[in-house]
Amino acid sequence: MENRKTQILKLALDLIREKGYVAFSYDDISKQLGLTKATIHYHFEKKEDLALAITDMMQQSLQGFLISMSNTVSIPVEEKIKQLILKQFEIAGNGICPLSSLQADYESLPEAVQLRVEKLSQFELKCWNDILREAQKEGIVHNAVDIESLAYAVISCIKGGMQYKRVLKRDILPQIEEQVCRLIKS
Amino acid sequence: MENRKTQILKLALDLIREKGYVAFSYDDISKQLGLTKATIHYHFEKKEDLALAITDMMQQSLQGFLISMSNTVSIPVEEKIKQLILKQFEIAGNGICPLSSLQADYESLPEAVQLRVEKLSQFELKCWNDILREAQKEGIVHNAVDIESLAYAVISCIKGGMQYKRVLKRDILPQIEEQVCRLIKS
DNA sequence: GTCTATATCAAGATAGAC
DNA sequence: GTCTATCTTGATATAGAC
Repeated sequence: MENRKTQILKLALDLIREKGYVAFSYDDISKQLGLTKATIHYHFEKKEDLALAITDMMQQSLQGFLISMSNTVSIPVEEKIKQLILKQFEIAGNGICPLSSLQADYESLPEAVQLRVEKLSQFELKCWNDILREAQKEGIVHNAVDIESLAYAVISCIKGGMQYKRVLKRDILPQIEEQVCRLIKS
Repeated sequence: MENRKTQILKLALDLIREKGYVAFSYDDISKQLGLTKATIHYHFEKKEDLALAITDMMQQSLQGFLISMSNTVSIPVEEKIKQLILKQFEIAGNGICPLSSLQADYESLPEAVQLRVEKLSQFELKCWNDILREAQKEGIVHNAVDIESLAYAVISCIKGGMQYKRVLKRDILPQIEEQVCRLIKS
C-alpha cells in the first residue's frame, strides 16, 4: 500500500514537530499505527531514509504553497506576506516548526540529512528574500533596509516565537505577527 | 573535589548547546573528562539532576549579569540593550542558546526540568520587558508599541537567529542585531 | 571520590516465516 | 506487505571494591 508509506511519513513529521529527530523512535510510530517496527523498516530501511523523505515532503509543501500563491493572480504583496506567516504558523501544528526541530538536532543528524536541512533553510530564506524584495519595490519596505538582513530577522522571529509559545503555553503568535509586520513596514 | 562537579556541569552545558538534552550522554562526558560514567553518577545521580543543576546555572548566569549591569552606575538604556543582546549571543558559543535547545527538547524532558525551562523562559522575558519598558520611558521605543509583544519578538528573533546561524554556517548575528535594534527603535 | 563490573532497558536494524 | 524473533549497540543506572 502506497498509502501506508505516506501514513508513516505524516506521523513521523508530527513526531519531529513534537519531540525531534533524536527523540522519536520507530517504536513510537509502530504503536500509534498498530504496526511492528519491522514493517516500518520495510518502508524506510533506515531512520535516515525516513528523515530524508520528511525533508523532501517539507520542501514540496513549501514549494506547492508558493506555486499556488503565484498562480492566484495578483495578490497584493502585503497579503502574500500575511499568508506566508500564517503558513509557517500552521506548519508547526501543536509543536514547533519541523525545520526548527531539525535545526536543533543538527549535530546528531546523518550527514545527508544535515545537507537537506541546510538547503531547506536556504530555500525558506530565499522565499522571504523574494517576497520582501517585491515589497521593497512597492514601497512597503523602506529603501534603506537591507533585505537579506530583514529576511533573517523575520524568519528567526517566527521560528523562535513558536518555540516560546509551546513552553509558555500562551498563544503569542498574534503578537509575534504584529511585530514582524511592524519590522517589515518600518 | 567540588571542582569536578562544576567541571562536569560546564561540559554538560556545552553538550546541551551542541546536541541537546536527549542526544548527549554520560558517556560523552566521561570520555571528554577522562572519567567513568559511574563517577558522573556519583556527582549527579540521575540525568535529571544534572539537567536541573544546569538550569540553575543558567538562571544564575543571567541574574548575575543583570546585577552587574545594574551596579555599574548609569549605563544608558541603549547600551544595556546592546549588552544584553551580546550576552545572549555569547551564551550560545559555537552551538545554539542552551535555553532554545532545552525548549526544542521540551516534550522529552523530565517534568521538573520542564518546569525550570518554563520559569527560565519567563524570567528571560521579564528581563527584556523591564529593559524595554525603561527604553519606552526614555522615548527610545515608540509609545504606541506594546512592550510585551516587543519582548516576545526581540527574544524570538535572537534565539531563532542562532539556530539559523549554525545551519547556514554564516555569521548572521550582526544582521540580526541590526534588525532587532531597528525593531526596538521604530 | 573514583573505579570495575554489571543490570536493565530501549533503540535501530535484520532474517526469515507467512 | 506484515509478522515474530533476534541481534547489536548504546544509554541510564546501581553495587560494591579500592
